[in-house]
Amino acid sequence: MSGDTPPAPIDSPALGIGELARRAGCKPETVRYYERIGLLRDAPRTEGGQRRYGEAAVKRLTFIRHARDFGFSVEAVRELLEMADHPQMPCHEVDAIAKHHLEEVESRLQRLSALREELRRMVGQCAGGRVESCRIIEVLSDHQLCISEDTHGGAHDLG
Amino acid sequence: MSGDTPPAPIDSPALGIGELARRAGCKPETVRYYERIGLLRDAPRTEGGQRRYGEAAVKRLTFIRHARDFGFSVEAVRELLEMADHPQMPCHEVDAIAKHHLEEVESRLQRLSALREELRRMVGQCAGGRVESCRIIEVLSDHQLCISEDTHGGAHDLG
DNA sequence: ATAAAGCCTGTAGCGACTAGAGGTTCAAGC
DNA sequence: GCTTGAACCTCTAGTCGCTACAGGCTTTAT
Repeated sequence: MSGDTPPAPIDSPALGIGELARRAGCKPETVRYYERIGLLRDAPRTEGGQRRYGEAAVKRLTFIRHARDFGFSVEAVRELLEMADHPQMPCHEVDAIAKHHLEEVESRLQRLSALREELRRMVGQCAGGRVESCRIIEVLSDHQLCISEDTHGGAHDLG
Repeated sequence: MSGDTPPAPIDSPALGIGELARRAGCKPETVRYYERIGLLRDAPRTEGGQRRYGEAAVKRLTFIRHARDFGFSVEAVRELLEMADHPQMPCHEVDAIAKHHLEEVESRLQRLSALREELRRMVGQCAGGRVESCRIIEVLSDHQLCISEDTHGGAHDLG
C-alpha cells in the first residue's frame, strides 16, 4: 500500500503494466489513468521508458479497484488511500466516508425500487393494442398517472 | 406531441425557452441540447433569432423529461417519441423497450442491495479505533473478506 | 535477425448534460 | 423614443471515469 519507491526491489520480479492490470482486474489504460490523476504514484521505468511495478503496486491498485467496485467515487478513494497510508490516524473519517456512501446507496435503492414499481405497473397495464391506447406512452405523457409523484424524481445519479 | 410548425398558432401565447424549460422542469441549456441532438424539432424563431414555443412543445418536452426521469436513455426516448408520434402503430415495441428497461432496473436493484449489505457489514464492524485496525480499510484491501464475491461486480453502471 | 506482443504518448470519444464567455434581443417603464 | 435589465443567442469547454484509437517504440522469444 506504500512505497514502490526502492530502486530495485529484489523480492518482486517487476511486472509490466499489462500484468499489473490483469492482476487487479482492470486494463493498462486504467492504470495509466490512475497514475495521471494521482491515485497511483509514478512508476519507475526501464531504460526504454516502460513502467515496472512491484507487489505494493498490485495491492494499491487492487484496493482502488475494490473501492471503486463498491461505488466509492475517485475522490472518496483518494481520501481512503490517504488514510490507509497513515495507519496511526484515528479511523473515524474512514467511517464517515463509508457511512455517507451507505446512505447514498440506500437512497438510490429507495428511488430505484419506486421506479421498478412504476415500470411494473406500466408494463402490466399494456394490453398490446395500438400506440394510441398504450398505457406506457400514456403514463410517460402524464405524470399524474404515476402513483408516487416524488419518488422517482430524476434518475440521473441512480444508474 | 406533434406540429409546432404552423407560422403563428393563435391559441398559444408563444413561450420563450426559459418559460418552456420551467414548465417541463429543466433548464434552457437542456432544451437547446435536446434540439441539437434532435429530440426536439428546431423551434420557430423571432426576427431577432430567439426560439418561440407553443403548448405542443411543452408536452413533448414533458414527455422527454418524464421518460428520462424513469431512467430511459436518450436513445430509448428517441424511439418512444417516434412511436408516440405514430399512434396507429402496434405498441409491442413500446412494450419491449419498457420491459427491457424494467429488467435492467431489476438487475441494478439486485447488485445495489448486495452492495448495501457489504457496506452495512463494513460500517457495522468498524470499532472506531485507528486506521491500522479499521475493518472498512481491511475489507477494501481484501476481497476475500466480502461475503458475496460476485454480487457487487462493478458499480459502474449502477449509479 | 526478425517477428510478435507489449508498451509509450497524446488525443478524442462516451452519455447527458452543465457552465461560462462574450455578445444580442426583448419587454417594460419613463 | 430611450434606457435598462433580464432573458436570450452561439460556441466552447468541462464534468466523471474511464475507453479507444493512431502512430510509433521496446522487449522478448525464436
